[in-house]
Amino acid sequence: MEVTGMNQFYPKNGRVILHVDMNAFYCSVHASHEPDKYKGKPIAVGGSVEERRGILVTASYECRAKGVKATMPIWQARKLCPEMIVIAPNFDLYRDYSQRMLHILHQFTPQIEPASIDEAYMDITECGHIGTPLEIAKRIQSQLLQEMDLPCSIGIAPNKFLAKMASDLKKPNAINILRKRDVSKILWPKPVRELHGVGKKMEERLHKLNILTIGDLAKESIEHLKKEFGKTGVAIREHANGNDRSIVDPTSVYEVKTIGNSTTLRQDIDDNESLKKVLMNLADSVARRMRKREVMGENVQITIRYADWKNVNRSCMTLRPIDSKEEIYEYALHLFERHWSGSPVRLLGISLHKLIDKKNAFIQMDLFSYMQNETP
DNA sequence: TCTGGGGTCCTAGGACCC
DNA sequence: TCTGGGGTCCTAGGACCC
Repeated sequence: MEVTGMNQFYPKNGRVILHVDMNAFYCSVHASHEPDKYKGKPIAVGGSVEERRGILVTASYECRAKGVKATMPIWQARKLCPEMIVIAPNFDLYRDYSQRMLHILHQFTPQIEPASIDEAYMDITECGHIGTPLEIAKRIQSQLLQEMDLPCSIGIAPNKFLAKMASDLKKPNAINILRKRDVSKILWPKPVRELHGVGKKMEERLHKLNILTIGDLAKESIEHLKKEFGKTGVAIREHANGNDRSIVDPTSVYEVKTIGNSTTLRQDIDDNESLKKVLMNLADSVARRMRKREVMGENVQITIRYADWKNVNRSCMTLRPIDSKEEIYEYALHLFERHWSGSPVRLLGISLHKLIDKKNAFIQMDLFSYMQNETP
Protein backbone atom coordinates (compact mmCIF):
# COMPACT_ATOMS: atom_id res chain seq x y z
CA MET A 1 0.00 0.00 0.00
CA GLU A 2 1.05 3.51 -0.67
CA VAL A 3 0.75 4.88 2.84
CA THR A 4 4.20 5.44 4.27
CA GLY A 5 3.83 7.89 7.14
CA MET A 6 1.35 9.62 9.37
CA ASN A 7 2.09 13.01 7.86
CA GLN A 8 1.23 11.72 4.47
CA PHE A 9 -1.87 10.02 5.81
CA TYR A 10 -3.13 13.09 7.51
CA PRO A 11 -1.58 16.42 6.61
CA LYS A 12 -2.60 18.98 9.19
CA ASN A 13 -4.76 19.07 12.30
CA GLY A 14 -6.50 15.86 11.31
CA ARG A 15 -6.93 12.84 13.53
CA VAL A 16 -6.08 9.23 12.93
CA ILE A 17 -8.72 6.82 14.20
CA LEU A 18 -8.65 3.02 14.18
CA HIS A 19 -11.72 0.84 14.46
CA VAL A 20 -10.81 -2.64 15.64
CA ASP A 21 -13.58 -5.14 14.92
CA MET A 22 -13.22 -8.76 16.00
CA ASN A 23 -14.37 -11.28 13.37
CA ALA A 24 -17.17 -13.68 14.40
CA PHE A 25 -16.09 -12.89 17.95
CA TYR A 26 -18.04 -15.44 20.02
CA CYS A 27 -17.14 -18.25 17.63
CA SER A 28 -13.51 -17.18 17.53
CA VAL A 29 -13.39 -17.15 21.32
CA HIS A 30 -14.65 -20.74 21.55
CA ALA A 31 -12.20 -21.85 18.87
CA SER A 32 -9.38 -20.15 20.77
CA HIS A 33 -10.51 -21.50 24.14
CA GLU A 34 -10.95 -25.12 23.00
CA PRO A 35 -9.07 -25.41 19.71
CA ASP A 36 -9.11 -29.24 19.60
CA LYS A 37 -12.86 -29.22 19.74
CA TYR A 38 -13.77 -26.26 17.60
CA LYS A 39 -10.94 -24.81 15.52
CA GLY A 40 -11.72 -24.89 11.79
CA LYS A 41 -15.12 -26.48 12.45
CA PRO A 42 -18.52 -25.13 11.34
CA ILE A 43 -19.50 -23.73 14.73
CA ALA A 44 -22.19 -21.25 15.70
CA VAL A 45 -23.24 -19.69 19.00
CA GLY A 46 -26.83 -19.36 20.07
CA GLY A 47 -29.94 -20.88 21.51
CA SER A 48 -30.26 -19.62 25.07
CA VAL A 49 -33.93 -20.60 25.20
CA GLU A 50 -34.81 -24.08 24.06
CA GLU A 51 -33.74 -24.84 20.53
CA ARG A 52 -37.21 -24.51 19.05
CA ARG A 53 -37.22 -20.81 19.85
CA GLY A 54 -33.51 -20.16 19.68
CA ILE A 55 -31.62 -18.05 17.20
CA LEU A 56 -27.94 -17.84 16.29
CA VAL A 57 -26.00 -14.97 17.78
CA THR A 58 -22.92 -15.56 15.66
CA ALA A 59 -21.93 -17.98 12.94
CA SER A 60 -18.38 -18.97 12.01
CA TYR A 61 -17.18 -18.25 8.49
CA GLU A 62 -17.45 -21.98 7.74
CA CYS A 63 -21.19 -21.73 8.40
CA ARG A 64 -21.56 -18.38 6.65
CA ALA A 65 -20.16 -19.97 3.49
CA LYS A 66 -23.33 -22.07 3.43
CA GLY A 67 -25.64 -19.11 3.86
CA VAL A 68 -25.99 -19.24 7.64
CA LYS A 69 -26.30 -15.82 9.26
CA ALA A 70 -26.50 -14.37 12.73
CA THR A 71 -30.07 -13.93 14.09
CA MET A 72 -31.26 -16.88 11.99
CA PRO A 73 -33.51 -19.37 13.83
CA ILE A 74 -31.46 -22.46 14.65
CA TRP A 75 -33.77 -24.88 12.89
CA GLN A 76 -33.47 -22.79 9.72
CA ALA A 77 -29.68 -22.72 9.91
CA ARG A 78 -29.55 -26.49 10.36
CA LYS A 79 -31.30 -26.94 7.03
CA LEU A 80 -28.52 -25.01 5.33
CA CYS A 81 -25.68 -26.53 7.32
CA PRO A 82 -26.59 -29.91 8.90
CA GLU A 83 -23.08 -30.45 10.29
CA MET A 84 -23.24 -27.16 12.23
CA ILE A 85 -22.12 -27.37 15.87
CA VAL A 86 -24.23 -25.08 18.07
CA ILE A 87 -22.52 -23.85 21.22
CA ALA A 88 -24.43 -22.26 24.11
CA PRO A 89 -23.25 -18.71 24.78
CA ASN A 90 -20.81 -18.13 27.62
CA PHE A 91 -20.81 -14.41 28.27
CA ASP A 92 -18.36 -14.58 31.15
CA LEU A 93 -15.84 -16.12 28.78
CA TYR A 94 -16.48 -13.42 26.15
CA ARG A 95 -16.11 -10.66 28.71
CA ASP A 96 -12.83 -12.15 29.83
CA TYR A 97 -11.52 -12.30 26.27
CA SER A 98 -12.79 -8.78 25.65
CA GLN A 99 -10.78 -7.50 28.61
CA ARG A 100 -7.67 -9.24 27.35
CA MET A 101 -8.21 -7.75 23.92
CA LEU A 102 -8.51 -4.24 25.39
CA HIS A 103 -5.38 -4.88 27.42
CA ILE A 104 -3.45 -5.49 24.21
CA LEU A 105 -4.87 -2.34 22.61
CA HIS A 106 -3.81 -0.37 25.69
CA GLN A 107 -0.19 -1.18 24.96
CA PHE A 108 -0.46 1.22 22.01
CA THR A 109 -2.48 4.09 23.48
CA PRO A 110 -4.85 4.86 26.38
CA GLN A 111 -7.12 6.70 23.92
CA ILE A 112 -9.48 3.73 23.54
CA GLU A 113 -13.26 3.68 23.50
CA PRO A 114 -14.84 0.22 23.64
CA ALA A 115 -17.92 0.33 21.41
CA SER A 116 -19.24 -3.12 22.30
CA ILE A 117 -17.89 -6.40 23.62
CA ASP A 118 -16.00 -7.04 20.36
CA GLU A 119 -15.04 -3.67 18.93
CA ALA A 120 -13.18 -0.54 19.94
CA TYR A 121 -12.11 2.83 18.59
CA MET A 122 -8.54 4.04 19.07
CA ASP A 123 -7.28 7.58 18.54
CA ILE A 124 -3.67 7.10 17.45
CA THR A 125 -3.09 10.69 16.31
CA GLU A 126 -0.35 11.11 18.91
CA CYS A 127 1.25 7.74 18.20
CA GLY A 128 3.49 8.91 15.34
CA HIS A 129 6.58 7.87 17.30
CA ILE A 130 5.49 4.19 17.34
CA GLY A 131 4.99 3.95 13.59
CA THR A 132 2.66 4.79 10.76
CA PRO A 133 -1.06 4.05 11.16
CA LEU A 134 -0.73 1.06 8.86
CA GLU A 135 2.24 -0.31 10.81
CA ILE A 136 0.37 0.13 14.09
CA ALA A 137 -2.73 -1.60 12.69
CA LYS A 138 -0.64 -4.50 11.45
CA ARG A 139 1.04 -4.90 14.83
CA ILE A 140 -2.30 -4.84 16.67
CA GLN A 141 -3.74 -7.41 14.29
CA SER A 142 -0.82 -9.81 14.52
CA GLN A 143 -0.59 -9.45 18.30
CA LEU A 144 -4.29 -10.32 18.72
CA LEU A 145 -3.78 -13.29 16.44
CA GLN A 146 -0.58 -14.56 18.06
CA GLU A 147 -1.43 -13.96 21.72
CA MET A 148 -5.15 -14.74 21.65
CA ASP A 149 -5.73 -16.56 18.37
CA LEU A 150 -8.44 -14.02 17.49
CA PRO A 151 -8.82 -12.58 13.99
CA CYS A 152 -9.92 -8.97 13.48
CA SER A 153 -10.50 -6.32 10.86
CA ILE A 154 -9.14 -2.83 11.36
CA GLY A 155 -10.36 0.35 9.70
CA ILE A 156 -8.09 3.40 9.46
CA ALA A 157 -9.68 6.78 8.83
CA PRO A 158 -9.77 10.45 9.90
CA ASN A 159 -12.85 9.95 12.10
CA LYS A 160 -14.80 7.27 13.98
CA PHE A 161 -17.56 6.90 11.45
CA LEU A 162 -15.26 6.35 8.48
CA ALA A 163 -13.08 4.00 10.53
CA LYS A 164 -16.16 1.93 11.31
CA MET A 165 -17.21 1.87 7.65
CA ALA A 166 -13.64 0.97 6.64
CA SER A 167 -13.50 -2.06 8.95
CA ASP A 168 -16.96 -3.18 7.75
CA LEU A 169 -15.89 -2.99 4.13
CA LYS A 170 -13.19 -5.65 4.38
CA LYS A 171 -13.66 -8.81 6.44
CA PRO A 172 -12.31 -11.02 7.77
CA ASN A 173 -8.74 -10.43 8.79
CA ALA A 174 -8.25 -7.22 6.86
CA ILE A 175 -6.87 -3.73 7.25
CA ASN A 176 -8.64 -1.04 5.29
CA ILE A 177 -7.86 2.65 4.87
CA LEU A 178 -10.67 5.07 4.06
CA ARG A 179 -9.61 8.64 3.33
CA LYS A 180 -12.01 11.54 3.28
CA ARG A 181 -11.18 12.25 -0.35
CA ASP A 182 -12.10 8.69 -1.35
CA VAL A 183 -15.59 8.79 0.17
CA SER A 184 -17.27 9.74 -3.13
CA LYS A 185 -15.48 6.98 -5.01
CA ILE A 186 -15.82 4.20 -2.41
CA LEU A 187 -18.96 4.91 -0.36
CA TRP A 188 -21.25 6.82 -2.69
CA PRO A 189 -21.99 4.01 -5.19
CA LYS A 190 -23.08 1.66 -2.38
CA PRO A 191 -26.73 1.08 -1.41
CA VAL A 192 -27.88 3.41 1.33
CA ARG A 193 -28.58 0.43 3.62
CA GLU A 194 -24.84 -0.14 3.99
CA LEU A 195 -24.44 3.13 5.83
CA HIS A 196 -24.01 2.41 9.54
CA GLY A 197 -27.22 3.69 11.17
CA VAL A 198 -29.58 3.03 8.25
CA GLY A 199 -31.72 0.00 9.01
CA LYS A 200 -34.57 -1.67 7.25
CA LYS A 201 -37.23 0.92 8.04
CA MET A 202 -35.06 3.88 7.17
CA GLU A 203 -34.06 2.17 3.93
CA GLU A 204 -37.72 1.81 2.93
CA ARG A 205 -38.47 5.44 3.67
CA LEU A 206 -35.39 6.63 1.78
CA HIS A 207 -36.28 4.49 -1.23
CA LYS A 208 -39.68 6.14 -1.38
CA LEU A 209 -37.87 9.47 -1.73
CA ASN A 210 -35.80 7.94 -4.53
CA ILE A 211 -32.67 7.99 -2.37
CA LEU A 212 -31.04 4.69 -3.28
CA THR A 213 -27.28 5.07 -2.80
CA ILE A 214 -25.12 6.67 -0.14
CA GLY A 215 -24.23 9.25 -2.78
CA ASP A 216 -27.91 10.14 -3.28
CA LEU A 217 -28.17 10.71 0.45
CA ALA A 218 -25.00 12.80 0.54
CA LYS A 219 -26.33 15.13 -2.15
CA GLU A 220 -29.93 15.43 -0.87
CA SER A 221 -30.83 18.84 0.57
CA ILE A 222 -30.43 19.22 4.33
CA GLU A 223 -33.79 20.96 4.66
CA HIS A 224 -35.61 18.12 2.98
CA LEU A 225 -33.95 15.46 5.15
CA LYS A 226 -34.55 17.49 8.28
CA LYS A 227 -38.23 17.76 7.42
CA GLU A 228 -38.54 14.02 6.73
CA PHE A 229 -36.33 12.52 9.45
CA GLY A 230 -35.52 15.28 11.93
CA LYS A 231 -32.14 15.17 13.61
CA THR A 232 -31.46 11.67 12.33
CA GLY A 233 -31.79 12.82 8.72
CA VAL A 234 -29.17 15.51 9.17
CA ALA A 235 -26.87 13.07 10.97
CA ILE A 236 -26.93 10.34 8.31
CA ARG A 237 -26.37 12.95 5.58
CA GLU A 238 -23.27 14.14 7.41
CA HIS A 239 -22.08 10.56 7.62
CA ALA A 240 -22.77 9.98 3.91
CA ASN A 241 -20.42 12.89 3.28
CA GLY A 242 -17.76 11.35 5.50
CA ASN A 243 -18.17 13.87 8.30
CA ASP A 244 -18.14 12.91 11.98
CA ARG A 245 -16.99 15.19 14.78
CA SER A 246 -17.50 12.78 17.68
CA ILE A 247 -14.38 12.05 19.72
CA VAL A 248 -12.87 8.85 21.04
CA ASP A 249 -14.00 8.95 24.67
CA PRO A 250 -12.28 6.43 26.97
CA THR A 251 -14.67 7.21 29.85
CA SER A 252 -17.92 6.52 27.98
CA VAL A 253 -17.77 2.82 28.83
CA TYR A 254 -18.27 3.57 32.53
CA GLU A 255 -21.46 5.56 32.03
CA VAL A 256 -24.09 2.83 31.77
CA LYS A 257 -27.55 4.32 31.33
CA THR A 258 -29.77 1.29 31.81
CA ILE A 259 -29.48 -2.21 33.22
CA GLY A 260 -32.06 -4.79 32.32
CA ASN A 261 -32.83 -8.44 31.81
CA SER A 262 -35.48 -10.12 29.74
CA THR A 263 -36.40 -13.67 28.92
CA THR A 264 -38.39 -15.41 26.25
CA LEU A 265 -40.54 -18.08 27.86
CA ARG A 266 -40.41 -21.65 26.70
CA GLN A 267 -44.07 -21.45 25.89
CA ASP A 268 -46.43 -18.50 25.86
CA ILE A 269 -47.91 -18.28 29.36
CA ASP A 270 -51.04 -16.69 30.77
CA ASP A 271 -50.81 -18.10 34.28
CA ASN A 272 -50.47 -15.27 36.76
CA GLU A 273 -48.42 -17.18 39.37
CA SER A 274 -45.91 -18.48 36.81
CA LEU A 275 -45.44 -15.00 35.37
CA LYS A 276 -44.86 -13.59 38.87
CA LYS A 277 -42.09 -16.12 39.37
CA VAL A 278 -40.47 -15.05 36.12
CA LEU A 279 -40.64 -11.43 37.26
CA MET A 280 -39.06 -12.37 40.57
CA ASN A 281 -36.16 -14.09 38.82
CA LEU A 282 -35.65 -11.12 36.53
CA ALA A 283 -35.70 -8.72 39.48
CA ASP A 284 -33.06 -10.86 41.14
CA SER A 285 -30.69 -10.87 38.18
CA VAL A 286 -31.12 -7.14 37.57
CA ALA A 287 -30.47 -6.42 41.26
CA ARG A 288 -27.28 -8.48 41.22
CA ARG A 289 -25.92 -6.66 38.20
CA MET A 290 -26.74 -3.28 39.72
CA ARG A 291 -24.90 -4.05 42.95
CA LYS A 292 -21.92 -5.30 40.96
CA ARG A 293 -21.86 -1.97 39.11
CA GLU A 294 -22.57 -0.05 42.33
CA VAL A 295 -25.47 1.88 40.86
CA MET A 296 -29.06 2.50 41.88
CA GLY A 297 -32.00 3.30 39.64
CA GLU A 298 -34.84 5.80 39.84
CA ASN A 299 -37.04 4.47 37.04
CA VAL A 300 -38.35 0.93 36.58
CA GLN A 301 -39.55 -0.32 33.21
CA ILE A 302 -41.18 -3.59 32.29
CA THR A 303 -41.55 -5.10 28.84
CA ILE A 304 -44.36 -7.47 27.96
CA ARG A 305 -44.21 -9.19 24.59
CA TYR A 306 -47.39 -10.97 23.63
CA ALA A 307 -47.73 -14.06 21.43
CA ASP A 308 -48.32 -11.83 18.39
CA TRP A 309 -45.00 -10.00 19.03
CA LYS A 310 -46.71 -6.82 20.13
CA ASN A 311 -44.46 -5.15 22.71
CA VAL A 312 -45.72 -3.08 25.59
CA ASN A 313 -43.35 -1.02 27.72
CA ARG A 314 -44.52 0.56 30.93
CA SER A 315 -42.40 2.54 33.33
CA CYS A 316 -42.63 4.55 36.50
CA MET A 317 -40.41 6.68 38.68
CA THR A 318 -39.46 5.27 42.06
CA LEU A 319 -39.91 7.12 45.33
CA ARG A 320 -36.16 6.97 45.91
CA PRO A 321 -33.19 5.24 44.27
CA ILE A 322 -33.47 1.46 44.55
CA ASP A 323 -31.24 -1.55 43.93
CA SER A 324 -32.73 -4.42 45.95
CA LYS A 325 -34.45 -7.42 44.46
CA GLU A 326 -37.51 -6.88 46.63
CA GLU A 327 -38.04 -3.25 45.68
CA ILE A 328 -37.43 -3.86 41.99
CA TYR A 329 -39.92 -6.73 42.09
CA GLU A 330 -42.48 -4.62 43.89
CA TYR A 331 -42.44 -1.87 41.26
CA ALA A 332 -42.28 -4.34 38.38
CA LEU A 333 -45.19 -6.35 39.72
CA HIS A 334 -47.22 -3.20 40.25
CA LEU A 335 -46.65 -2.19 36.61
CA PHE A 336 -47.39 -5.70 35.42
CA GLU A 337 -50.65 -6.03 37.30
CA ARG A 338 -51.80 -2.63 36.11
CA HIS A 339 -51.00 -3.19 32.44
CA TRP A 340 -51.07 -6.90 31.59
CA SER A 341 -54.00 -7.60 29.26
CA GLY A 342 -54.32 -11.21 30.41
CA SER A 343 -53.29 -12.58 27.00
CA PRO A 344 -50.54 -15.19 26.76
CA VAL A 345 -47.06 -13.68 27.22
CA ARG A 346 -44.03 -14.55 25.11
CA LEU A 347 -41.39 -12.44 26.81
CA LEU A 348 -41.00 -10.54 30.05
CA GLY A 349 -38.34 -7.96 30.85
CA ILE A 350 -37.36 -5.61 33.66
CA SER A 351 -34.93 -2.76 33.26
CA LEU A 352 -33.80 0.08 35.48
CA HIS A 353 -33.26 3.54 34.04
CA LYS A 354 -32.05 6.84 35.44
CA LEU A 355 -29.10 5.14 37.06
CA ILE A 356 -26.94 6.99 39.54
CA ASP A 357 -23.78 6.09 41.45
CA LYS A 358 -24.53 4.46 44.74
CA LYS A 359 -22.53 7.14 46.56
CA ASN A 360 -24.69 9.88 45.08
CA ALA A 361 -27.80 7.84 45.81
CA PHE A 362 -27.04 7.91 49.53
CA ILE A 363 -26.74 11.66 49.51
CA GLN A 364 -30.17 11.81 47.93
CA MET A 365 -31.63 9.34 50.38
CA ASP A 366 -30.27 11.30 53.33
CA LEU A 367 -31.97 14.35 51.95
CA PHE A 368 -35.12 12.31 51.46
CA SER A 369 -35.24 11.12 55.05
CA TYR A 370 -34.39 14.61 56.24
CA MET A 371 -37.38 15.97 54.34
CA GLN A 372 -39.57 13.18 55.70
CA ASN A 373 -38.65 14.04 59.26
CA GLU A 374 -38.50 17.80 59.08
CA THR A 375 -41.50 18.69 56.98
CA PRO A 376 -44.96 18.63 58.54
C1' DT B 1 -41.47 -24.70 13.91
C1' DC B 2 -40.30 -17.99 12.36
C1' DT B 3 -37.95 -14.48 15.00
C1' DG B 4 -32.71 -13.72 21.66
C1' DG B 5 -31.02 -10.44 24.76
C1' DG B 6 -28.15 -6.59 25.77
C1' DG B 7 -28.19 -1.81 24.93
C1' DT B 8 -28.45 3.62 22.93
C1' DC B 9 -30.75 7.37 20.93
C1' DC B 10 -34.71 10.05 19.10
C1' DT B 11 -39.55 11.70 18.94
C1' DA B 12 -43.84 13.28 20.62
C1' DG B 13 -47.49 14.44 23.78
C1' DG B 14 -48.93 16.01 28.22
C1' DA B 15 -48.14 17.87 32.90
C1' DC B 16 -46.29 21.42 35.30
C1' DC B 17 -43.79 25.67 36.44
C1' DC B 18 -42.59 30.44 35.63
C1' DT C 1 -60.12 37.22 33.16
C1' DC C 2 -60.32 32.19 29.13
C1' DT C 3 -55.22 33.43 27.60
C1' DG C 4 -48.67 33.11 25.57
C1' DG C 5 -44.44 30.90 25.32
C1' DG C 6 -40.27 28.62 27.05
C1' DG C 7 -38.24 24.98 29.58
C1' DT C 8 -38.07 20.57 31.94
C1' DC C 9 -39.69 16.17 33.35
C1' DC C 10 -42.24 11.91 32.62
C1' DT C 11 -44.16 8.29 29.77
C1' DA C 12 -44.61 5.47 25.58
C1' DG C 13 -43.02 3.88 21.35
C1' DG C 14 -39.83 2.78 17.83
C1' DA C 15 -35.42 2.42 15.05
C1' DC C 16 -31.06 0.73 15.19
C1' DC C 17 -26.80 -1.88 16.55
C1' DC C 18 -24.00 -5.93 18.21
